[in-house]
Amino acid sequence: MPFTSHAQPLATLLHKLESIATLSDEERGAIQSLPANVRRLKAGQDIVRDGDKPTQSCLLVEGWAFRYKLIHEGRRQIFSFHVPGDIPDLQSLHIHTMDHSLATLTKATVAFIPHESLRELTRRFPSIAEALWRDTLVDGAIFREWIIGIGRRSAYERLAHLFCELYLKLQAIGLAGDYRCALPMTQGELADALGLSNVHVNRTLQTMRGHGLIALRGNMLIIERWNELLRVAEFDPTYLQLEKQAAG
Amino acid sequence: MPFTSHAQPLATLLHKLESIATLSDEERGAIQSLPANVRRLKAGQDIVRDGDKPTQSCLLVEGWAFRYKLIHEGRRQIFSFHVPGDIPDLQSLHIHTMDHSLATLTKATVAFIPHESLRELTRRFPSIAEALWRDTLVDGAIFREWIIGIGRRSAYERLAHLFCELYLKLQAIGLAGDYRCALPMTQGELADALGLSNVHVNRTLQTMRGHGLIALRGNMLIIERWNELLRVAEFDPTYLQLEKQAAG
DNA sequence: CGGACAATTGATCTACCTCAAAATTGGTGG
DNA sequence: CCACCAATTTTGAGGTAGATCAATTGTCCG
Repeated sequence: MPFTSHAQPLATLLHKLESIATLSDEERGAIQSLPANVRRLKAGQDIVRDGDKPTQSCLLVEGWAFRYKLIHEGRRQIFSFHVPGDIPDLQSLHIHTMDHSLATLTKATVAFIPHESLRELTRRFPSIAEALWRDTLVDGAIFREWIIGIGRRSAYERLAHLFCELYLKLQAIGLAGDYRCALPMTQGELADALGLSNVHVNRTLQTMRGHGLIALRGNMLIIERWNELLRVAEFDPTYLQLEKQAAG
Repeated sequence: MPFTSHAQPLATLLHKLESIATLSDEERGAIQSLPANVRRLKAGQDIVRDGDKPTQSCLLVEGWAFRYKLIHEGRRQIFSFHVPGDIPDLQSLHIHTMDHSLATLTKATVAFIPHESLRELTRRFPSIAEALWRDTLVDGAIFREWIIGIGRRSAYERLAHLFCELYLKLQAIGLAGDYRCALPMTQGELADALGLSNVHVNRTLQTMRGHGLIALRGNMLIIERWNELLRVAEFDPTYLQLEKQAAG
């Protein structure tokens, strides 16, 4: 059963942490007894806004979220897409003012955890602190990869790269397999993530389909030639750090 | 005397941490007694390379450094510029394989600190761990700001934004003032940081000079109209987190 | 003084953008 | 179950910011 326990929202977090670190029984217990305020949200709803000073962080239990910032003339840049197990605004634990916003992409279940409790947890269990720290570092590695894409890759390569990234992230949490996964964002949202216009995303997707690289059915992405997709994206999965690390 | 003690390389780190957190005497002492292997490097020298698995991190004591990654056909993307007090590869403390490279931009003095010692320090002093964690989070915030620039801003705006960022970073460590600071990178390096060609950087700089926004003398950037520069860059310094935070 | 590197200029080209309209899709209420 | 609405996707046409290539000039350092 992949990763979507409503009754036990913190099991989602536990699952994620155990995929990147080894926990003791005591640590497991401490995580599971974190206070969590669970809420169901509609699609397209802001969770935290640019300028806010949150006192809690948000664990994504089910559904998708994304981070973005609005700039002049209604332009928008999307920085990341998030899937269950992520804590997209974990950074607000140590950076008090939000410099961007977080919103749901689909309807979603989220669990709010007070900073106070997280801080207590990380102070009591340094190895949990390190696992969470590490998670924010992977976040940074993904930003770097996006910078490469937007700065130095063509539209075609960028789309291919994003598809590789999302497929592997979803596979890691059991939400993808057999070269297919959900892709719940609009072409306009893809455009704002990749620094393109929606029109050009549309045309580039058509070319990719024409080459038999991928297919799109509704909100489902089907990867028809994985190796070729990796090749054109110049994709190296190292930055995602999906292999479990030895304890620090 | 701004920030460049060779005899006391760790004073550079201490200075940086005290600018973002409040330290106890014991913490100060622990930082100063970290083992540090100091080295002087020439300009343009790799410090850590893509694919390496470092066992130490590098404190920049004097000079500039930058992080980059090479991709196909000799293309390069630069992710960040670093100044004294930075630990550009601190992330390798928790992410074991480098997914990019770090090199000197100018000749530089660096101090290598073993991961082992850093890990011991952060385990013993959670508030130092939090200050360092926070520092890597600011790193991530800067990446996001670069994503916005490359994704959604014009060449002119991007350059303006970078100049604002560098000026404030240098000012914070006492290496800038009176609207002037060092700018030791070539136009080709600016181009690789901003996702542009060197030719276009050149032409855009000429336009900026023509507008009387900035002047360049050798490696010195002179900001002639700061407010106007802020305006065209749409610059909001929040993400740099230069204000000191209350203890967590 | 020489050699290498960096900045600058000119000319041409193209990937991607903008604007605007048409076609398609999916969700919703009756 | 169908009809309708709003949101998306798709198509067309024309424009431009910035790329590429290649040559020239300037500068710094040993």
